[in-house]
Amino acid sequence: MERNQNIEKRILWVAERLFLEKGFSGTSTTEIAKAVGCNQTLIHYYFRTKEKLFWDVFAPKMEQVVEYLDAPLDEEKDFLKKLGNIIEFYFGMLELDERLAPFIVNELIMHPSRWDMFRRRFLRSESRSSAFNRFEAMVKEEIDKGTIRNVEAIDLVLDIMSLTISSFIVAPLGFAKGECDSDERRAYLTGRMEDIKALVINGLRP
Amino acid sequence: MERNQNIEKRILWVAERLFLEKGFSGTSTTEIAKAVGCNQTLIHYYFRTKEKLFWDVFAPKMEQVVEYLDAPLDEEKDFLKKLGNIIEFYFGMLELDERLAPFIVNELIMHPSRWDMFRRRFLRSESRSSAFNRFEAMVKEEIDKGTIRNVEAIDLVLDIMSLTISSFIVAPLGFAKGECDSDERRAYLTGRMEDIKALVINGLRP
DNA sequence: GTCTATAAGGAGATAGAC
DNA sequence: GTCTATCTCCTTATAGAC
Repeated sequence: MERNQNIEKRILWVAERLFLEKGFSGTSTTEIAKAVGCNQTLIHYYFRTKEKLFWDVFAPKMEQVVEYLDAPLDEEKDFLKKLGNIIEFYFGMLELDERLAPFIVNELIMHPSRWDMFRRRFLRSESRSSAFNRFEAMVKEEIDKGTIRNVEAIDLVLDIMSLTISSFIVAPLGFAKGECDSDERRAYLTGRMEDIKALVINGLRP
Repeated sequence: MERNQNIEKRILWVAERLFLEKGFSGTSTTEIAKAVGCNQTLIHYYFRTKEKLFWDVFAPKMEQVVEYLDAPLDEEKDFLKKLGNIIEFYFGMLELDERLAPFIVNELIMHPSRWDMFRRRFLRSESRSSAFNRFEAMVKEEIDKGTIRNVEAIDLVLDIMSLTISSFIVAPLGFAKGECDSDERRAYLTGRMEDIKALVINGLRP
């Protein structure tokens, strides 16, 4: 009884887990059904197609992320410290779930068009209120003040995202020292984070 | 006649192309056979399994890359200029084939163990002659001389590789300005390269 | 060497009974 | 809502004729 209530929600939970672990194409509806403990056809009953199930799982998450991106922009006054906070914030977000970074990159490569919506929302230039536009304004202000060298905000964001995400891709490969247990992993990521903060902040000096 | 000679080699060529374009799991032996213009069973006749075909295609390439990595280490005397050369060298290597970066990252995520061999060869600590060990020695020397801040060579390599590879992942997404034709793409990548050189070289100042 | 035929299994999706 | 049965298609791989 308890297990059978809200099968629709349980399908969403299980699908999220499996999609994160094995990607969209690596996960079958049969497998999701087995993990839920229901019949495979039930997934099609509730969600019609695997593609729609994917969207129903991840569209809300993507909305959430876009909203969260504002947070680290308000925390500090000093721009370089703010930048440090942004890097820590990204690390924190990806550390919440170690499957996140590989999942994002993999889906980005395999199904680029899936992210059009997300990219447009993130970069939207009509609205001055988006996180990116606020960040861009800050960067320009600092360049004018002469506190940092001339740089495009979008490049800076890409630098930070690339360095952050790749740390999580590389971490499970034991690129550091032999294989990683969970504590070593955490230590490795903290080390990478400090290195990236140093690189980015140092690299912006005029 | 001409088409039918050296079917084994033609399978290797076609497999390389398709694996690069659609990844290992995204490519079927049936598809390879169709592109070669031969029967699907012939692929298994020559290579027995899809997995072994994959290795026969890419193991030689990986050897080649490990050997090439030495080249940019010899070009310049000044370390920071050498670093610029290394970044240009990586960009040049990935620009040879735009499918390379997504392929590498995708296979890295989906089949991490496939790269153990490559990583071990690249980082091999027994031999002082590997590209990485030579680079590590140079970094330490520069730190001692005080020309750069204290940094781990492996972090520096990861920073450069992450920034370079991610530029190629992001480029086809039209992250820059609308959609990309081939000239725009090239311009975008050159811009990214200069940005990365500035970031890394600037970021190493003591 | 190259083919046909086929095994053995997995995928996503639908029809229709209950 | 949930099930069984089934369709259609595709996958890797093998046996055996030629």
